Amino acid sequence: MEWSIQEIAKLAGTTSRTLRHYDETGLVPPSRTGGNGYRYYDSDALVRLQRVLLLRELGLGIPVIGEVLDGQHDDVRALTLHLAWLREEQGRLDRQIASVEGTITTLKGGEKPMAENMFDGFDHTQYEGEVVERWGKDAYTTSDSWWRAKSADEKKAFKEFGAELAFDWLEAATRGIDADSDEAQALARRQYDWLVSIPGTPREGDGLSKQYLGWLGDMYVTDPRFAKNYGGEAGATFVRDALKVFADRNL
Amino acid sequence: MEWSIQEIAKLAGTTSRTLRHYDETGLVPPSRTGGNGYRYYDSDALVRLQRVLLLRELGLGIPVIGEVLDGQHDDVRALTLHLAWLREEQGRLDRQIASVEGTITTLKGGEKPMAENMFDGFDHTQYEGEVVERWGKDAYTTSDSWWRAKSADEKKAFKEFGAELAFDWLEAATRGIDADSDEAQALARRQYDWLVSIPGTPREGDGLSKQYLGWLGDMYVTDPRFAKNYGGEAGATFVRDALKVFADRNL
DNA sequence: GGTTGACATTGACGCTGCGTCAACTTCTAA
DNA sequence: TTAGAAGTTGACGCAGCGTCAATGTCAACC
Repeated sequence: MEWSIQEIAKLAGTTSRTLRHYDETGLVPPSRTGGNGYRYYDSDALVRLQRVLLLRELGLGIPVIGEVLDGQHDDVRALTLHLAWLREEQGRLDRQIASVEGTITTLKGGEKPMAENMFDGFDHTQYEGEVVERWGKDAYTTSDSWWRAKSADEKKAFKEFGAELAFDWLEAATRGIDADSDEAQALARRQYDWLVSIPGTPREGDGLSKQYLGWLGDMYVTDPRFAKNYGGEAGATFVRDALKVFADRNL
Repeated sequence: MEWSIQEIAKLAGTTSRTLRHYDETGLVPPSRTGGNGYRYYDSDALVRLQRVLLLRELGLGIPVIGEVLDGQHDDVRALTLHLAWLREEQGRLDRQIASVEGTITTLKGGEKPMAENMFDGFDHTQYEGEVVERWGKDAYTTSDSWWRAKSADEKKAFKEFGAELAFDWLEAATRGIDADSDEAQALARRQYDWLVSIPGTPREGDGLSKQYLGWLGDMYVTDPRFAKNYGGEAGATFVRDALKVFADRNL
């Protein structure tokens, strides 16, 4: 018994296009090809096709299926590996769902325009939790209301300032200069002044809290959301080190 | 302030390729293009880019992000819609994981070669649960051992017979003939004889159980794993109806 | 035998979101 | 000024098919 491509597609519950794809990739070649180029399949091909479709429903990729069917890989092992990958995906999805839910409630709660990233640890929609927990509710609400009172132009200017600073950090980091060099320390001072200009940042005596500066530097490195603004972990480490030297010398 | 494509990519924690992609799609065009074709971005573009990246991390697609940023769609609504889609994906993943786990334990448990689909409700790895629950453990074990005792050639022949039968059902269904026509009834008889030839199928008097035949027909329609072997729900319905007429007339 | 129209089959292009890469510029140090 | 490093560009690739224009096949009709 032999079937045309349509017929076997219906028998197996798939489409002729899929069959042609499986032929192109060599996964399920037709048992015979007519003189006109038409593909014909026998029952062996049908059995193979059905095994392929079953594995596909489980989510395995085509190359893996090919190796399993040709006996190059143990099926249980392939499925176990695949299961691990599925679990990772599940975790990713769970985290993503949580993020989306959090963003939605944040957007609904305040009238804040979305995602006001300030290039720093003061993004109010993103870092509220950490700031409140470590430095008290005042630290958050003070800088939050200060930020909200700004006009659009002022916000933009502030952001631009932050961006330029971040850019200079990046540029300095890629040149590989030392954290205690004059240049790095000049950058640290700019960063310090910038932070001081923000109401709500924890103080100590006449300046910023030394502890706060250290904590912030650590956050830059450990939290990817910060780190990416300073060129990833490498760049962020440079910033943290420079800030630490600055704090030791000046605070 | 103005940055090159590399610089803004690092500032935002992404790659220059992504930037060019966002330019092509119109999502984040550069603020200026040099005479040499180089792209340059200002702080407005940077802000826009960061909003895009934030939404991308939440999993939204590029077209949707574009509509949200241009104010054509409410952001909360877009996120809520996206959340629904994420939950669907989550469900899909959960089911897939369960399937893979089930398949693994089945494969580990018995020495059965994987996925011996018989084109019918007797696939031992797939339908054991339903058969045992409805028709008792004997029905399953009897046909299971009968099947296992077969040689590879015999199995193949049996499968081929089933495939031909399924094919003829399909072909008859697409022609739109009646379930009580002679032709359909001839097919029903072939199906009946085929089922009778399998030990373990529930009996009643000198033939197959009428109830069993009805149950099987219903399964063909309601269970997608069966239905797809008979051309989806439409084809399976035809088979079920023909079997029902056959049962009424002959059992 | 030739023609028409319905239905099949084929390969090519499209899609998502970029990674990778050959070819070409620009910038820097000597 | 020139060699070399670093940056930039558009083109191709990828996973797994859906969709589609062009062509092929086949039964029916003239």
